[in-house]
Amino acid sequence: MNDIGPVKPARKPRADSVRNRERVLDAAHVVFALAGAAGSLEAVAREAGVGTGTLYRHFPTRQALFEAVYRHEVDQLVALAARLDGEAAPLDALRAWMRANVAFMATKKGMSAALAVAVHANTDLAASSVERLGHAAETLLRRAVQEGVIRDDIGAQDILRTVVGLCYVHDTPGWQDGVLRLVDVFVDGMRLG
Amino acid sequence: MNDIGPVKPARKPRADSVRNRERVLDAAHVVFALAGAAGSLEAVAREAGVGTGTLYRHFPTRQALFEAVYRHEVDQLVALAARLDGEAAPLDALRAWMRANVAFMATKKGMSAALAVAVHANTDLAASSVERLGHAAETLLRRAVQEGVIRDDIGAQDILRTVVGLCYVHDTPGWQDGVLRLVDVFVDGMRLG
DNA sequence: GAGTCATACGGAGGGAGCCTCCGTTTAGCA
DNA sequence: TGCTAAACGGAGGCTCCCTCCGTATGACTC
Repeated sequence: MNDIGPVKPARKPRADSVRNRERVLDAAHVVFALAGAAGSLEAVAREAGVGTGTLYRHFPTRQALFEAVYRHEVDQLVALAARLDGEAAPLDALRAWMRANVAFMATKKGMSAALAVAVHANTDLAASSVERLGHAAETLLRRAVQEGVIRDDIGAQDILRTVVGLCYVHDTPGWQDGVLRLVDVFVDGMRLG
Repeated sequence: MNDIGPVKPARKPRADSVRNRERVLDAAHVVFALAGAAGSLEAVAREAGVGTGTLYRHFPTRQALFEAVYRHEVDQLVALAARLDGEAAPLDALRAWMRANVAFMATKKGMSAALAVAVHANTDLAASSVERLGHAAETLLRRAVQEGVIRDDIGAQDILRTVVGLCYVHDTPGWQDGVLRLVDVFVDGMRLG
């Protein structure tokens, strides 16, 4: 059979390519949050200041772009957890992170249909996201428990389930504020002393 | 303020208008079942043998068309129940009706996203559909119970829940046959003697 | 730091769908 | 049989999708 040949030295990816990919991702976040899953890809390219060709080279299908945006945002939530863990008091960190999760859910609302498709089409994506978010929550939780500021019978999955659950009813305008209040109540409820 | 004036005698709706509305509905059923919720409205008009203007006059938005199709199909299920009630043996009637429900769900699968939106956007639609389908199921159930061919501790909502539930997992090709078999099993399970 | 070339870029362009508008047709009524 | 409100169809203007290809540029070499 064919030999694949000597392994190429693999040149570094071009800087503009990396930059554009990032830009498109940010633009897609904005456009989809605003216009829902049907937001036009041309609008995304425009917002990113990039040609449509470039957009399609990076993300050949709408689906691919959805998934990348989703993954990207999960990344950001995970990173946020790490940052908060180092910077804020345990309880504040947990609260802030949960609030960020509400915002995350909010941007997903408009595109819930598309997300459902994405999640159905790519179970790995869903599973790994839940796992990674679980780890992030775990970190914040453990510190708060160790420092004795919250009760110790709440798990990471409980945190996620709470956020998702609280966001479930979302058809009224201004629902986000309401949910943020509920998150605060929940966090207060976990507090000891 | 303005007087609305004498009440108009309200002329009879034009026959072609009524006919075209029906045609568009049928065509939409076909197109959406085939191409999913994103099926083109031009294709619907073509299939119906009607100009796009006509389509839009009857259904100003895609959403309106979705809802009308949905309502129309619920009508047909309700009518089917009435027909079966008069024509078939109680158990056969129930079985046939449940099977028809599976087919109904099947055409909804491709457009589940759109349906989710439609149902979310129009709670009345969802509520009244469930109620009407419940009545239909009730009729068939009661007769079967009265004639003593099935157990009497299953309610109309149980029937609906069963059909919907069985259809929940649907990502494999050929799922419909599998579900129909399960429906048969379920009906057999209700049987007395 | 100049040259080479793989890689990425932009956007024109063809095709399709969305929706509106308006001249034409037609069905109900007198 | 004529009148007219109501409905029809489809052209046209717009947006969006996606591909293709000539041009530009960043990474590497010497």
